[in-house]
Amino acid sequence: MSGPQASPALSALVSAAADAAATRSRTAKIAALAAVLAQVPPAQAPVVVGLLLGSPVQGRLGVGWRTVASERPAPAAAASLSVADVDEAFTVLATARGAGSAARRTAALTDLLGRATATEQDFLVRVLTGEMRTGALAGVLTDAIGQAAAVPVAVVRRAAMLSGDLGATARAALAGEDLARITLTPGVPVQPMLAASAPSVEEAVAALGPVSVEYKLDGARLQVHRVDGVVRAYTRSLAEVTDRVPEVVELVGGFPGGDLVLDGETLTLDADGRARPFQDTMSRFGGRDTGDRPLSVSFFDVLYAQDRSLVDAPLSDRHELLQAIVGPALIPGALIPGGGAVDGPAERARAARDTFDAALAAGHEGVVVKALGAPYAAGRRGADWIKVKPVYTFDLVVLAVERGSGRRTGRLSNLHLGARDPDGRFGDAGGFVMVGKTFKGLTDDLLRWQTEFFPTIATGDDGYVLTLAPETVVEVAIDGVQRSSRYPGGLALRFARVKRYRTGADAKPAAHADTVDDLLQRLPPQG
DNA sequence: TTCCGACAGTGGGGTCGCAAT
DNA sequence: ATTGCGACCCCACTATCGGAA
Repeated sequence: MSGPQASPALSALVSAAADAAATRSRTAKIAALAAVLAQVPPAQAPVVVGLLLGSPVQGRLGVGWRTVASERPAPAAAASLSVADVDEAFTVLATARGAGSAARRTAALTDLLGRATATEQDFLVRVLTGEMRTGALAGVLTDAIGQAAAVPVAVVRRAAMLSGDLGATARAALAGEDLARITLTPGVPVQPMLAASAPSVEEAVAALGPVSVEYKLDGARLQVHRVDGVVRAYTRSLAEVTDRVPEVVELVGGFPGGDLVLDGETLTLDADGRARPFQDTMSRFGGRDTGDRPLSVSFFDVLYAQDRSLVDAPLSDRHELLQAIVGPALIPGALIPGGGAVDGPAERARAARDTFDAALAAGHEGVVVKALGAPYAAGRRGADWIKVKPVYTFDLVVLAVERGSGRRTGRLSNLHLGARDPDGRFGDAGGFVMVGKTFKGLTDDLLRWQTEFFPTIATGDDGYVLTLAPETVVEVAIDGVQRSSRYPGGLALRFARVKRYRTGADAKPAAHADTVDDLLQRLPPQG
């Protein structure tokens, strides 16, 4: 029978995932996944974890929703696939390159799915599209790994965050290695610490005591490692982007001291030092061409220096060290003490507000307020860092609504939003121009209401989208407006979410909705 | 008993590279 | 040269579970 080195049957994984999906109880999900993980040979753990997370170890496979929708052969009658079989097929997908690669990928995919049973096909399609819908991703799986290996979950979590790799952590745990010995290591990217959010700097400051208030730059997160003088850079999701940021490599290469791990943000600036729109940063950062348009970088944290990990040191200590290392590349901000007689709540709030105003005046997104006593909580969105950004609201008209998917199946979900175009400058669309969509901010009550109401004012239905008489006004919050080639007005909403419907006591007629010009005032200077 | 931290899910905007057309 | 797909940068918000208070 199957020895310890044999590859687990795919069907065992599929049925564990089905068990996890079938219950809402997290402890039951954990138990279901732990049971199957306990049977996995340690060497296969990264592959298994990759499958359960819907992010295979091979990385980008070049197969997405569209491809799997068109390539579904008849399922096999009986289960025969092992985890290793799937892993091999995924490697073929991942390594197909050049002319004819699409055909070779299609062939490999068809072959794999043809050897899978119907339930295995469903599982593999979810893996390939990254939509597991088991209610058990990294958080729950971390608990399951701890349970399967009889290791405290806190130890597993810390190892996973500091190694940036849950699969490797699972392998080590199942192999009986001492996870407590895993520490932050220069050259090994670590899960970045994230920030919660608050509506105002006053609230953020009140929640934290002594704080650092730092500019929030509208660029891409960058984690930079220097090992024996060699510099590498990683994104927030830990993808390596060293070759895209030569200016950062050069800058960090010149910093004093030995091995380093720094946390910061990169973006493009105007000639006069003003922040460029995020789209411009991505145009440079997202591609291979590093020609003109230099990237600027600012650092706000140091996780390793002077031959030791600093993740457990308070932010105040890390700041002191950071300042000495990066000098002018330090992110702008202010330190605001707390607790003393001379720095009452009103003074502290005013100082924080000043920094917030200065950040906006310089074209930045807002601020991040950070507790000075807090350690670097890798991979956590804790309460020790709180971001504050301005929010703008507009009254827009619902032009159409899409049918929802997943847990929103059977509900009308995603709204098409229009701004008023009284002069018909942007085409003849009944006096309104579509400027974006949103599905956010909708409670179950609101989803139920709009599912009942919108069909009563529908003017068309293509099976997916109901077009509506433009008469329902909804108050939408956004972070800003960006230029768009998709929408006829040349602008699109950024991070739109519903605040409330302007119906009933709040009623507002569509004729009084906000206009394209109202939105255009929020479009940043394009330079 | 109530509260709240952490998680998963549901999708939004744009950008690029790449292969096919 | 253009188009469509996939990957990935930014992201908000609600519902839910289960441990903390």
